[in-house]
Amino acid sequence: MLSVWHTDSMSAASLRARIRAEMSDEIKAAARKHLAIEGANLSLRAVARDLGMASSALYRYFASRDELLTALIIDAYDAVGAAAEAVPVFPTAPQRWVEIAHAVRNWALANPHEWALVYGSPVPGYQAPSDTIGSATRVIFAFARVVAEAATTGHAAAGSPVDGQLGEEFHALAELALPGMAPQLAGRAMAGWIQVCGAVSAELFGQLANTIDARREFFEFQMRGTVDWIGLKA
Amino acid sequence: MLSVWHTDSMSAASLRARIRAEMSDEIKAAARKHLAIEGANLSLRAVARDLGMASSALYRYFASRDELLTALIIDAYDAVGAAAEAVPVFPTAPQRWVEIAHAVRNWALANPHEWALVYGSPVPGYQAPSDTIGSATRVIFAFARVVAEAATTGHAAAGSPVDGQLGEEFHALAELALPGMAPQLAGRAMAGWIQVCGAVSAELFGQLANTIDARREFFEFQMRGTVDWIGLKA
DNA sequence: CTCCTTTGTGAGCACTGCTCTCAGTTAAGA
DNA sequence: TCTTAACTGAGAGCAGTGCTCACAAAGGAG
Repeated sequence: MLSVWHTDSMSAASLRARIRAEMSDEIKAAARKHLAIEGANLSLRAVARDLGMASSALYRYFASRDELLTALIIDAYDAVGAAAEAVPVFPTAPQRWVEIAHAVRNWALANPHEWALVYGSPVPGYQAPSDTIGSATRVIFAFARVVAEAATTGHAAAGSPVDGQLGEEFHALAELALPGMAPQLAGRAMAGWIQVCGAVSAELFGQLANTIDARREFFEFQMRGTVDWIGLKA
Repeated sequence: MLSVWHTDSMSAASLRARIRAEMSDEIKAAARKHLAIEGANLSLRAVARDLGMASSALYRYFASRDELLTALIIDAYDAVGAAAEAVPVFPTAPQRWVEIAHAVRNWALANPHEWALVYGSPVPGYQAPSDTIGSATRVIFAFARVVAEAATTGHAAAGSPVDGQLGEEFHALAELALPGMAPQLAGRAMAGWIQVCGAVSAELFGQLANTIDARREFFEFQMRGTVDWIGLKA
């Protein structure tokens, strides 16, 4: 739906297309800058002003403000995924989980508004186009890989099985991560990821104000609890 | 700062003041209705139109849009706190925690935009006035009471102590909940509350889309994990 | 070279939060 | 009781927003 210009039957990256892509990136960069300053209520006109162009020209690249935000969301998903993947492989599974979690938190602290865009409350009347879910899974897989490898090397507790529809959904998750993996372990991993997500959001969205100041230590405390509950062993 | 009309040295609830309070409530009710329909970007003019009054008249009651939102936030905190307090006392500590968590989740599912207002990403350039933190603690105390009582009746595991600044902050938390309570238990309770918060937000903000459909069962699964990790025993 | 798609412009529409001045009304003080 | 001051509402207006539309350059495709 977005492919106004089609690249088939012409040079794979025509000059026009490349310039267009660069312009797109410039717009996104400017938008990101504005996002970092004033928060989620991003002004297209301000972005256009920053780039020295008429606001209407911006609509040649993004059909609407929501579409620009969606592009930023996808980029943010990719960025946090990349941050998680860039973590070196630590010797034990619990360490790996905790270090990846720290990487995610560090990225969020460095890019709070982008984190809010992605994991905060949906901005307008909630859209979440399906384009995003591809990039969204990247960071989850970074965690899933840790648990899957721990499962194969016997460093993950099995835990009691889960039946019913939830059990089946856990099974489907397990098959995605590692065929033959215990479904309940996949379920605990998913819940663990949500704990990561929740801990970071709680800190960023002000839930710890006037309560916890030792933020990094508290996050570490929480993540240690998460790996314990998931059943990762050294 | 908000007390334009002072109630001292006159009848405690003068007619003017009461009418003003009623009008305030009407505005908030209309705003809540609009919030439920179109989400966080609440339009003062639309609210005023709904009430059949000029938009400028609304500023006699709330100095700005942010102040109206703050009032809604406080009400929402109170509402979720009330929902948590209304839960009947179940026989065991784990049950109590899980049932209160379900009450919180049910309230959030019934009032998703208000939940987003309170526990989602801060709307504008982040304000969070100190008026809110009083109401914010209400729901937390509902959970804290469960853990505190379990601690006194020997239904909560002690766990290994935490030192450093975080240990001191846990100690301060413990003193608030129950003087003499083990600091690390208070810390785990706080982390547990954040897990409740994170689980509800993850469901509401679309993190489970295309992954988990058995939402209630998954939430129960998560909460069972939370009480296990906190160390609550039947 | 001639088309024709693409890119950018500026005016304009409907909307927003907010301020200001200008009535009315109501409550308090002499 | 009358007067005065505080309160409440209305409307115009300002600066800003997202978005649309006709129009003008400009570049590649044939």
